Amino acid sequence: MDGKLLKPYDPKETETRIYKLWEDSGFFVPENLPGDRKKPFTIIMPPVNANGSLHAGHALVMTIEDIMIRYQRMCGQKTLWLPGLDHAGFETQVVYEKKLEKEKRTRFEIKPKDLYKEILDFTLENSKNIKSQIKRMGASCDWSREKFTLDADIVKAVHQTFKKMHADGLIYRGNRIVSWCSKHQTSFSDLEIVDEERVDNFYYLKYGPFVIGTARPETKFGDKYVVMHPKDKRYKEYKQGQKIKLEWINGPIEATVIKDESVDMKFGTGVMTITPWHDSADFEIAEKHGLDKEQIIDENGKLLPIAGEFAGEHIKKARPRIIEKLQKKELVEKIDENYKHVVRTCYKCGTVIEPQIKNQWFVKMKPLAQAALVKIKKGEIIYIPEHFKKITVHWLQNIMDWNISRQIVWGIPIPAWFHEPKCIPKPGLEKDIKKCKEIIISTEKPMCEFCDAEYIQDPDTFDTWFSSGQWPFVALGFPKSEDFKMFYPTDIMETAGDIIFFWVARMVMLGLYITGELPFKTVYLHGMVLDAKGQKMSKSKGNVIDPMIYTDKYGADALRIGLVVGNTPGTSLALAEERIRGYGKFANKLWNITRFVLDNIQTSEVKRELKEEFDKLAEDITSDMENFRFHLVSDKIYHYIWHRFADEIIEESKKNPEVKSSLMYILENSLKILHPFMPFITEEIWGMLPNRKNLLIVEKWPQ
RNA sequence: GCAUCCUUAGCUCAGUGGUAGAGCGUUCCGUUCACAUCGGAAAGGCCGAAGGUUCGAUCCCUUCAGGAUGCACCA
Repeated sequence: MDGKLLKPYDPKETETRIYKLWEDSGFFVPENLPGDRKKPFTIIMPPVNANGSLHAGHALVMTIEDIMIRYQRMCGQKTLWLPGLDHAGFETQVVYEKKLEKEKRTRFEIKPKDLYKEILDFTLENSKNIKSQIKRMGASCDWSREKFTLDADIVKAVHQTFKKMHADGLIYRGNRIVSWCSKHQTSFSDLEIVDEERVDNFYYLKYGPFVIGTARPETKFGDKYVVMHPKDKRYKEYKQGQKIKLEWINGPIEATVIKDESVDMKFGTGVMTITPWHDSADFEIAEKHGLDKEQIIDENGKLLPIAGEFAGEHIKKARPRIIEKLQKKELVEKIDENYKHVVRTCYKCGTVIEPQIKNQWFVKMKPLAQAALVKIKKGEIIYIPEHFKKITVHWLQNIMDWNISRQIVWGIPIPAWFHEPKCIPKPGLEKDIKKCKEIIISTEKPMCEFCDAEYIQDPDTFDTWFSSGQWPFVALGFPKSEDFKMFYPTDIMETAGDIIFFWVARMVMLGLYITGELPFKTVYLHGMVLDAKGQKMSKSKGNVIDPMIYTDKYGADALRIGLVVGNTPGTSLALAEERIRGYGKFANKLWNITRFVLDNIQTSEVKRELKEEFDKLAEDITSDMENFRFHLVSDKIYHYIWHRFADEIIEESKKNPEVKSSLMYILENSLKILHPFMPFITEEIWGMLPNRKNLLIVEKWPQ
């Protein structure tokens, strides 16, 4: 017997050594796998944020994907699991800004180029840490193919996509209302906004002959249109376009009556004034009727000169003062102090979003969504759990255009160039001066053909999800690489359910649009990992579980199986330490089972009933594996090994030699089934069994 | 308002068209040589409520209640 077995199982020492053994074997690389493997099986790892360390959710990703990959590898597929790191655009910039804050610096004082370099260094430094933690989890991914979302070839491919979409009319630049965070000084897409229920004051203000309701009096300075429903009998005497002179916050103004069906007659008084620059619904009305739009609040949340005496004040401070003034002028009819409404806030800092009109790049989503919907409705993507299909369809059917411009430096630059305003024609080209193009989409700095003006690159960067949305094909080297031909479309996209819109749906649309094929056949979505009490982990609550603490204490194997047993796809899991500790005991149990079996090796003949029983279990488990029921497989093999194999069969074998001779068969095959779940200890034990030629990682899955 | 999910043992959750399962916890017993990071045993549930389909429902359908999440609108 191996001397190691006399000691208790030591996961920490074993796991580091075994990972190295696998890496040295080269079996993470599909081309190195034994046998003639033609059928590829591909998973693209969701690129991990390189701005911190591995959290419990990552641990779950690594576990589930590794289970899939190891199972398919054992089944003889040419398996590729492609690892990646994410620059994570805004997310990382926020993390870095917090770091700057601690150092009493701010990003607004640093030159964009220098800031970019600083964040890049920070990210590259962090990524070393992240990578070693991914390895610690046992992830059998092909490190030789590792990609970073800012790699030159990735950036190039993303630029090509932008260019093509622009040429196809799917991308436009427009002065449209966007969601603006005055703290982070950037705009967002609709997904980066969190609705928050609040109770605020609701003010009824006298506006000439009308009473208008508002929760935001500070936006009202420029309001010169008064809108009502065309069928509202209360206001039938007022006609579209009618001018009314009235006294307002800073003196007399002239208001214009607008009739529009979007007004809810039952809300408030049924009359409202509009602020098109700072409200998306008002913006729509203004667009429809061709009305003026005026900016009232600047990008820092301060009032502009239109506010008169309030100019320069922050809206938060100005609001009570404005009301005070209105009260003095007897323009406040009443105040409802219990107005419940939803406020849109920045998902990172909670700052109230101030809609602003800005000139940005937008993706026209309807055509992309339509094409994706056709495929999804036909069932060409399998969603696990199934109901995510309905959620996706619902979202795609109600999709809005996507603002992809971000006013941050940390991201992929937008390959758009703006013509300088000054225009001195080149000699002899005076006539052609009007042909100067305002915007040129190009990866290189363009020169103007007709004048000597320069082109300045758009200072904005892409929403990180615009590039992530192309990840499956760009990570595989689209368009020309061998890998793309071999491994695309990929087999499974496994990721967190809460980024189904941010990421999954967009990958479907962009993958289909660029490559003509869906980027993956199956979407597997896992739920959130919660703390032991079932609460969401957050830094502010201080209940964040560092998975690396558990791998140190109980081994990565114990953490892995603890994350999987009973954890059905899509539902969240409360991660309790006792749970992991329990599976640590299981590893030890398996260790002792091995000790007994190796001490008692007799013949390798298997008792027929025992073989049949095991093979039936293996068959059942294989069917579960094929259907992604890992939560059941892990439970079944755990119980078989502990409560059937150890408790009953081994006990029986002490009395019955025929049973004893069967033990090796059962151990061997149990190790194979358990391997995807607990790869380290199974590989370690496998190496101790007599006459092993292969590593367990490339052994054949039991029939 | 629209959508999705959940409601099963003290806790956390699996599961199945044929009178319920696990882990942890609890109680009791046990250290004869694979294992005290253990073994053996026990207690504990009209499977949210009401209807319907069925020979039979915890499971399928409808309604309701409670909880969670997502999306939209709110002047």
